[in-house]
Amino acid sequence: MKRIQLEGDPGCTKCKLHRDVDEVCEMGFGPRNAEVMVVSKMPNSDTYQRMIEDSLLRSGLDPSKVFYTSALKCRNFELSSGNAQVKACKDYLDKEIYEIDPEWILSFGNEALFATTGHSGIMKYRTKELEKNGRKVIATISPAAVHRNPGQKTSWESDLQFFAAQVKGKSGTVKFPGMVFINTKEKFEALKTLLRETELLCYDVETVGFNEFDPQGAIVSLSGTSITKSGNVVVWGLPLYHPGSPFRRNWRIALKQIAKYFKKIKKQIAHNGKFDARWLRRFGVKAKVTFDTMLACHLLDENRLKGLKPQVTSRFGIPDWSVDTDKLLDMPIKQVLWYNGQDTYYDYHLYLEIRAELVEKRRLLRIFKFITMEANELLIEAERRGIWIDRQRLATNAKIARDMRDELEQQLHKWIPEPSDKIGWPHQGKRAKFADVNFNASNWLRWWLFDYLKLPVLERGKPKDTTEGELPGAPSVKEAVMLELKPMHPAVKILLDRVKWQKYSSSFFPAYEELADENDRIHTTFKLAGTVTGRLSSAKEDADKVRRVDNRGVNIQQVPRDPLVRGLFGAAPGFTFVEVDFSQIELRVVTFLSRDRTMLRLYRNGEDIHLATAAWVMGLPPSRITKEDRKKAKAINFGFVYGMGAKKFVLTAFEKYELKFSLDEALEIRKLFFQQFKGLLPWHARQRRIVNDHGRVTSPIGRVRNLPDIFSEDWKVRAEAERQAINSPVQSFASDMNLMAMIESAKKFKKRKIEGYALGTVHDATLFEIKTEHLGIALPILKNTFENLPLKRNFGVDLDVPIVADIKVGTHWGDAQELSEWEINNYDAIPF
DNA sequence: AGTCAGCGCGCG
DNA sequence: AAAGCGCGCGCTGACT
Repeated sequence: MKRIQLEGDPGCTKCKLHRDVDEVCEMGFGPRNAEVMVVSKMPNSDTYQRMIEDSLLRSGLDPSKVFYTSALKCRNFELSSGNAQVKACKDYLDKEIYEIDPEWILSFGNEALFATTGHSGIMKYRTKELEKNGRKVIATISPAAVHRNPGQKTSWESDLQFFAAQVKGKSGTVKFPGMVFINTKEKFEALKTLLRETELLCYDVETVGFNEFDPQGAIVSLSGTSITKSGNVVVWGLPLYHPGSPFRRNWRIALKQIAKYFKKIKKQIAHNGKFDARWLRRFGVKAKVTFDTMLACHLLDENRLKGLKPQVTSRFGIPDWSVDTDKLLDMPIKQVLWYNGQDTYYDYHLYLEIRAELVEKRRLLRIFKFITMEANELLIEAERRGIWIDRQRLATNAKIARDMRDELEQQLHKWIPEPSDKIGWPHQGKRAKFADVNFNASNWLRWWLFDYLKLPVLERGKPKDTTEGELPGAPSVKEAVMLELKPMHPAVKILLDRVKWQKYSSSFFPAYEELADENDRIHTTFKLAGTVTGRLSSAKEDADKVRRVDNRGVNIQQVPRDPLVRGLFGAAPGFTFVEVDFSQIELRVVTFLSRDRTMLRLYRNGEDIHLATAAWVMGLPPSRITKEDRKKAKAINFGFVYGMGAKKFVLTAFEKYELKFSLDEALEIRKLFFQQFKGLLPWHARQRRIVNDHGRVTSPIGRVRNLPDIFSEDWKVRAEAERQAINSPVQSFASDMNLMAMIESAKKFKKRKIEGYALGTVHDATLFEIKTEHLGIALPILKNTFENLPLKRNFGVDLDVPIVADIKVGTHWGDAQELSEWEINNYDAIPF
């Protein structure tokens, strides 16, 4: 095939790039009649060209039939360049697109995306089907990004597979067979019969409203793919609250009528089914999730995109079928159902594929069965239940925070000029944000501190790249800098104190006020697939679906420890708030994995490692160590255990505790630390070897962390992967133990008919709300359960380091008191 | 008017 | 010749 190259303009001076390149205006190359055009940021290096051609070939496309070109025609990898240069270069690329006239364009990286579609934001537009002048454009990240972070390789290749499947017009082996619209009374009756015969159901709901407790909340439609006992596959869609639905006026009744059939279906599958189950349960259908495809996908590969769409498009080559779910009520009901139904049908095929993968990987299957799906059920109920918040305290404390902030700001005005003297005051921006004093606005702050108060500029941010050249970065106002400035001006201390009250007043308190429901309970969302280590994450309600500016959220895992805030949450009347905490769980896991003899001895003797570290750092006997000192030691322990260097230690010691260490002192402390615990460095070395050999590490129960970045050519990226290889199994195992503790406690509560419910977890702690008169039986059960998990029975793991759980009890979280072992076992005998 | 990255800070 | 890990939210400032 003949390769052609169009004529560029070697004399081009439209942007700065021409000044520093060997060849100005290097045009693309490839066959004239190419069906596919590949656009990179700039002409590819040999490495990237090879990488692209290899991957195209593996995806089933012929690389020699592709036209390769770039958004920028001047090749210089050192110079920074962005959309400004892309704009200057646009005419040349447009000429090529016009002449070659490809049907498909594959854009690599944000600049190429911008050049070919005008959109910016590669992570958002990645693998979306885009169009430009009748040509189909698909964008993904650049080979340079993949080369730097090989961890991206899998998802990059799956993007290319998707692209190839599109070009070949192959919709893969999975074809949507069409569906039944349940739009008459007769069909509704037939649906009941179908559900009665359904053995396996993949289901999905479409909803409107903030959450299921929102008075405006409603289920727009419910769809399913039913596999019947005789093996028939039927896709169906039931219109509910949608204006075009025949059941619009009595959609709740319609749902209740199918509830009893739904309940009996043995296998109930969904993608992120916690969401669907919450909505269905709210309206009377006790939907289960026996297999969640999203959670399974995440367990199998924590680095891959876990959404149904990316999973299905890359696995089966199906183009994105999604609609704008913000406008569900405005589109025809059949369109909604068609979308809703496809979700369930593709999810069914995803289920078939990943179930097979899980069966191959037995240890992951056990985690999925014993932890993931069990925890999912408890979290559905925890999220539905919510956490009780003390409205009265909330009002009082919110006012305290606002007053404190206002008072501190008032004090600051002493050093702020009168409006008439606002010489050099930052002029009004587009949104008029600088028109007045604004301590949150970094530009205003810069003016005030560095121009008006004349404090020295100690650090600058990133230099800014403009079309005219590089400008120096803006003076930094970060905390570390402010701490240095503190002795120079009294305003700085006040400014630093203000930050906390501002955060309470802008972030925490308003969110709690807005989100408490009519029963004074706050509902959060827990994600079982929100972290790479298997920890839970907590987030604002349905964050990726609800895109409201004022959509405030509650993350129960980041409630400040300050009693003013933590003291707001508690137990409803008749119940007691209980927090069960694993004591130093990560360090105990480190002990288990590293086999360090000193640590083993300390824990087996019931001693406290943080205290021990504090004692030798301070040079004092353990009896004279304060709570504060122990906290500092905690930072030392965790830092060094997970590979922190002396330099970073100096930094965090100052930023967190205002302790000044010289680099030499830090080096000495670090050296002493590893002399004290001789088993740690050999354990680090072992983890490094494992990750270098296999590209992944596993936790004691078999949870996998894939770390393909270990194959990077950049030593910094490699070193990062090595530290992650050290930390991951520890964090993973500790968090799985916590989940197991929650699961086992719930089982025992159920068996003993104890009215006690898990409210959620905070990584190494679980929060409960327990009927007060049941505490006497419940507390010893909790202590015993947490300290004796069925690790041996479920996973064959012999944990030979003692595990200790602490229990705090109170009306409110913030003032819950820790109980002694005697108090736990004799709770009813404690005189109050 | 909406979107996004960067920063700072809340938590373990 | 260097090196803690894991999260989510609100705000600003820059951009479309």
